[in-house]
Amino acid sequence: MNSGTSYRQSRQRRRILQLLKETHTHPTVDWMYQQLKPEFPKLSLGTIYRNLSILTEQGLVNKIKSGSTFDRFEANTGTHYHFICESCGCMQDLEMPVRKDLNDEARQFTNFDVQKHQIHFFGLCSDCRSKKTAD
Amino acid sequence: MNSGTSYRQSRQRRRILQLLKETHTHPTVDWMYQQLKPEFPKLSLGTIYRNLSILTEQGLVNKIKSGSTFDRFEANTGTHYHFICESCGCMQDLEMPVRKDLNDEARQFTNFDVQKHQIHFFGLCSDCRSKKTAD
DNA sequence: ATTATATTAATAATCGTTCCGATTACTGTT
DNA sequence: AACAGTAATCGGAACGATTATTAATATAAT
Repeated sequence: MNSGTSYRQSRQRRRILQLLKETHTHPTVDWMYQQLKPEFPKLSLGTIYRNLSILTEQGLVNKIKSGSTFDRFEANTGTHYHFICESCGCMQDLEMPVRKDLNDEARQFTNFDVQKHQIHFFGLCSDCRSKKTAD
Repeated sequence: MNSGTSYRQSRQRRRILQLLKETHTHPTVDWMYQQLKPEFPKLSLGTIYRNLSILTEQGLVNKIKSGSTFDRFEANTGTHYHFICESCGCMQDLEMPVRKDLNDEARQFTNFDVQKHQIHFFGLCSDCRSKKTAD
């Protein structure tokens, strides 16, 4: 992306980070834009996107992955977990028992009505793993 | 969507479901389109989308949610889990210990190099819960 | 076969996001 | 203080995935 280059500071970027730090919701780009527009009347959406990706690159911000850009489907309708390879992007089912107890555990930490959960594991699939060791 | 109406059969929809059953990857819409295009030369993308949503509605197919349609961000960069309200769509952090052992467990069921995981819990947030009981 | 209506194909529209060219604002150097 | 170099900005166009609209077609029931 911008690797190796040094980052300059900017009021916009500082504000974006600050805004993100003082909110405990998980804002969308659009929300941040609404918030900061009055303060920076000429602010553009692109600026938010660019700065968020820089901040993410710097490790100051987390982008909560929506997995990938496109939807995926499966005919296996029973609950089960997924593994996603960070190298090739493939997705596989995990033949691993579903931990219903996690719902109960989560319930203890909130006053939410926790009904179900999903787990996505990340790493390298067997193919990509052997490719990595090859070179 | 199409609620209340009865479903007719169609060759296209039957094929889509069959295709989904015989593949153990988690196809994207585009991939299915590529696969079925030779068979149905006049097939259009809209048909795939519409049928997948019908099949999902019927419970025959799972749409692997990418969370929501737009990206979300947070300044809390430590690992932690998330709760998503299925009613209002809000997202909150869960103050719950991270279960690193799940990675080990997942590793036992595959030959993947599992490095990390995400858990998304779903249900009703406290606000929506009280609204539900109100009416 | 006729009829009613779900399904299709094609296309336009939408939504979130990224990319681009032109301009502006820093930062360090004479 | 003027300069060059370059990052950061804006605005809008472009993009890819998805949804909505329409007229034509296919399916199931009578």
